[in-house]
Amino acid sequence: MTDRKASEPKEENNGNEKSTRPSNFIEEIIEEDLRSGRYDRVHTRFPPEPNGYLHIGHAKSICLNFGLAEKYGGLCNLRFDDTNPVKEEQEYIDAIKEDVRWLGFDWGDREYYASDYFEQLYEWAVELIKKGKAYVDDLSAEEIRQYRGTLTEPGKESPYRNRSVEENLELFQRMRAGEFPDGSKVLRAKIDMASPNLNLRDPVMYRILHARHHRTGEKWCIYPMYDWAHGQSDSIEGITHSICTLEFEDHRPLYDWFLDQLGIFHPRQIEFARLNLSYTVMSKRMLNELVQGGYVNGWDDPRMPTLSGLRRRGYTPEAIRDFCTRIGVAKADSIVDISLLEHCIRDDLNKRAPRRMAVLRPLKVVIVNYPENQVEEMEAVNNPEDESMGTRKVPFSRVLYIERDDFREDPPKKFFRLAPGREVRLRYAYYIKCVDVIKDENGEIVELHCTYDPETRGGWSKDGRKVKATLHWVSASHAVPIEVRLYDRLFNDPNPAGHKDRDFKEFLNPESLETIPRAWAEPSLANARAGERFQFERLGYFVVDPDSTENQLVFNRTVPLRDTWAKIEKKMKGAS
RNA sequence: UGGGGUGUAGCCAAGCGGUAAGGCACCGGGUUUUGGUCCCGGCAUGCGGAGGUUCGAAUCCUCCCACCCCAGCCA
Repeated sequence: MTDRKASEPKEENNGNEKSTRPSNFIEEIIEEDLRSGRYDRVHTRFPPEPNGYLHIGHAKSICLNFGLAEKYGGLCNLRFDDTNPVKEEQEYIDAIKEDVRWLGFDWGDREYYASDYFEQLYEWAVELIKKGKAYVDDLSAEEIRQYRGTLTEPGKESPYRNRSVEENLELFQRMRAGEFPDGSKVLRAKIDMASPNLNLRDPVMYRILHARHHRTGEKWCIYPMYDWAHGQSDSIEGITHSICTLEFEDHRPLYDWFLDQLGIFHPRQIEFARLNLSYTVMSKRMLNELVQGGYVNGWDDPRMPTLSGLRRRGYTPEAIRDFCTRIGVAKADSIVDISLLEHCIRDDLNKRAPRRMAVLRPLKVVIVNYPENQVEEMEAVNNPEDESMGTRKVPFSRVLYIERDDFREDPPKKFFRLAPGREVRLRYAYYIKCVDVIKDENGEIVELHCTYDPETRGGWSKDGRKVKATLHWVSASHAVPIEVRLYDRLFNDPNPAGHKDRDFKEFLNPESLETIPRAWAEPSLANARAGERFQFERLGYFVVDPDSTENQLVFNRTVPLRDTWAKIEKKMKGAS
């Protein structure tokens, strides 16, 4: 073995160094920065604006930022980018913190707010004014827009651009003092009105807003713009790598300009492509519209791609984190197929969720040769993937419910569940054979008569006789009634926001929620608690909704099991 | 008709001059007391297009095309 080792090609990363290959372009940049000495540590930040709830797109950013810090032995801050008091609220701050924590990340005591830096930002603005790099402009918003020029034509300079330093200093001080009404003046950086990059055409640094801020109250009536606040906040916190989404690429020259003018610690901004998911929308504006318009029941509606919605839907933090690592990080705009997310949650829950039996659309079955008042406790495995999860007892008796879908009076080809004269296995119980089909006056099947084979207790037969199907069931007199909410994709279209002339709401899936007010579950489920997840055998993964009460359990379907039969059936229908 | 980006399979995504990883989806087959899981196999003579450099190009050069972002006192 040792000589074989000697003959193998040399590993670059042997020794005590962690053998971590960069797994995306950001890690490559970071490793190069570490190697070159540009930075001697890694410090990132997740900087949400508290104006909405976090969604799975944010999860990508959270996993990236906290993940990078962890991988390189650094730190990641949580920083609220709260520079716009008219849009931001404490409610969002609380929700965001809860979601980040739930996802599994810890910012320690590094909970920061851009608003903590307002005083420092003000002083730096004064410094820029003194250097002749910023000025107070009296132009109206409309005029500023006109003076800015267009994509193809340069802008022109404001008539107020060349005020003296003294005048600018005085005016800016009076802006802060509240002497001017909203919109009457702004502080602008003096850069280049002819720059092909519009962000450099004298960007606004401060606007006057006589609004109460959720944290600073009435202290300020001038508020910094994103560009002026963000980089400087990064610098104050000693952020080395400031990771943001693609649309800020054009802002990077401005990010760098401010830092260079001030001569302060200079973090590096790196941009990556935000996450898009098929069959949903990811913009805060649209999500907010769904909530406000009552198209869903709040930010945590289980159909929402918000973290609170996914949580209520039954998604685990582990599955979401797994998803975030599987999608990768790159700069190409993309729409990830939602089936990957579904795969991640199934993969996680398959290993962890205890199995139970529940019948959603009951069909009554009477075992005609089973003793009238007899009850047997059948032993059932809690999770075939994990023996340590043990077994439980499930009561069996003469009258049962099975799934209506599991019986066909006239079975199509490849349907090998129950049918007249056919024998199937009831999971963990007995083989039963259908001997009679009872219908009502409308011809609707209301009940099945079956016989059972006492020699097949537990679901085995001594003679080695095979049955092709195994059905789940509950004992009618023992089952507990439950409400079940079946969730499906919120939209019918893979890219609802991608249609130029159509509103995304036109693509809402009218069947995204189907409520089954009365389904039946095996009795062991009776004391399930909100948040507990189960696999209902052969159906899918379900979680107990917080709407549950003492006498009414409510289950949300997280995701159905893969369903090969449904696929076959669909194909056969399509063929005929 | 300015500037900044991006194009590798149906969807993501590796690749960094030596002959196209991986995952999801999909299609076969095996195991199975969940038509689940698991296992095995298939799935780009091809990397937006056209030229060029090279013994050799997804990787380098040139031109072209497509798509995304930017004209908030939003972030």
